[in-house]
Amino acid sequence: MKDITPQQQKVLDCIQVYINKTGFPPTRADICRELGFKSPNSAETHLRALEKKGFISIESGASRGISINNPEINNEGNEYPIIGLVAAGSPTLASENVEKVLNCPKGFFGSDFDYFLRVRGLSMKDAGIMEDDLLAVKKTQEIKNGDIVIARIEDEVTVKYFQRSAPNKVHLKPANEEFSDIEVNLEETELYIEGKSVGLIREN
Amino acid sequence: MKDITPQQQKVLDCIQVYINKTGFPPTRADICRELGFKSPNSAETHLRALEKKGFISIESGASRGISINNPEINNEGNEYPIIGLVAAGSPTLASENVEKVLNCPKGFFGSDFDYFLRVRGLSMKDAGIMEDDLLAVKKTQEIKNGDIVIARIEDEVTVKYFQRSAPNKVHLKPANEEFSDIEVNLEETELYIEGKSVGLIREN
DNA sequence: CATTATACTGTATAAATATATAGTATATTT
DNA sequence: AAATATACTATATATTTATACAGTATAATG
Repeated sequence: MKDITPQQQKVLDCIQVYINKTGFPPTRADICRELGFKSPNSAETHLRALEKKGFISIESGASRGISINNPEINNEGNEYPIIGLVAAGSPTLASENVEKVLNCPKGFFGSDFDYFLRVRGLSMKDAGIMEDDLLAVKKTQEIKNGDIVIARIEDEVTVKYFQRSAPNKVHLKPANEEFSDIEVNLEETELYIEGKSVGLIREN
Repeated sequence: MKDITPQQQKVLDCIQVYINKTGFPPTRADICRELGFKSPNSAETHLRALEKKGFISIESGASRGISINNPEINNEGNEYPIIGLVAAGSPTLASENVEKVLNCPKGFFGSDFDYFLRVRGLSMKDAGIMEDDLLAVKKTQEIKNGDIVIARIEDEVTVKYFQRSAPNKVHLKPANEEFSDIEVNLEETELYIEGKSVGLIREN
């Protein structure tokens, strides 16, 4: 799939929005109306460019014969479990911990992820993470300083900013003045990183 | 929704299959070809019957202007536009404002919604709404005190808590000490509520 | 028994639509 | 310097398409 230009992206979005709104694709004239073009050929040439680059298919001769080529039609495997953040113990995927499952498109947060974690407490309030929010958690050990991690110290699970201050020292920083830093000396205390946050969902 | 006849069901199925296959609805002639009719009017009368019974909608004058009315079964993804919060002017769905579109299951936030709004500024920081977050916005005028609304005062659009303090007085409250309340006297100033927030997505 | 809904064929046509052709202009690549 | 891609306007037209009108026939409804 070749590069799309900003203008072609606009046309592609316009088609998607039109289909979303009406249930059927737009005509050349419809696209002109939406985007302010004055000639149907403006739409036509953009459509031909989008077709050439593989973003859409055009059925020749048919009216409104535009279809968007969705490469990730893979609708399978996008049920993700919601896991309650239990103060003690690892947030395992064992079914007793699964609140419910949520349907979510793959790559919704740019990155892959493994489960949703239901947030308890306000220790990450200033990072915009509130009680009952759902954190999209990716199980990984690739952690950079500043990442929001799901960390387990012995049997306690928390969500915090990750900061490695020395080879054997890690700071787990809350985003709330009322909570204090946790300083972990890796030689004394066992720290396990369950994963990191790659996104957030809040249901009002 | 009235009863559907077997023949009308066949036509309805044919439309759905055609859309699944091609990405756009069939013409009368297409339906005739699929079902072996010899006159376009055969399709036409079935379509009119299906429309009358509420199974489909037909956009008059438009080619292929058929859309199927079954929002419930659709647990597949839907495309929602992401609209940039422009300081001035209404956040319209006009395509020039559409940043991109996001696939999101219907009823993802419990409630229906119409578009995503890209948040600018930190005026709702203490409500956990941060810069660049996506607010799921439902276009509605049914607002309760305490709702997070997308409000337009003359030409300025903001996200705030809504509080009606008197029949003609509305307070728009930020969730950040550094910002101050906006008091709107409805007799003097025009206040338009674009909608309310029903959910939030953050992409890290 | 008249009326209405269903289920078709067959023909005609105005309007909708895709699409070609002829231009203009700018930026990028070869 | 020439070729190519992008990004448009403007006009024309053959084809596609919705849709009306004229029939035929059967079953259900009141």
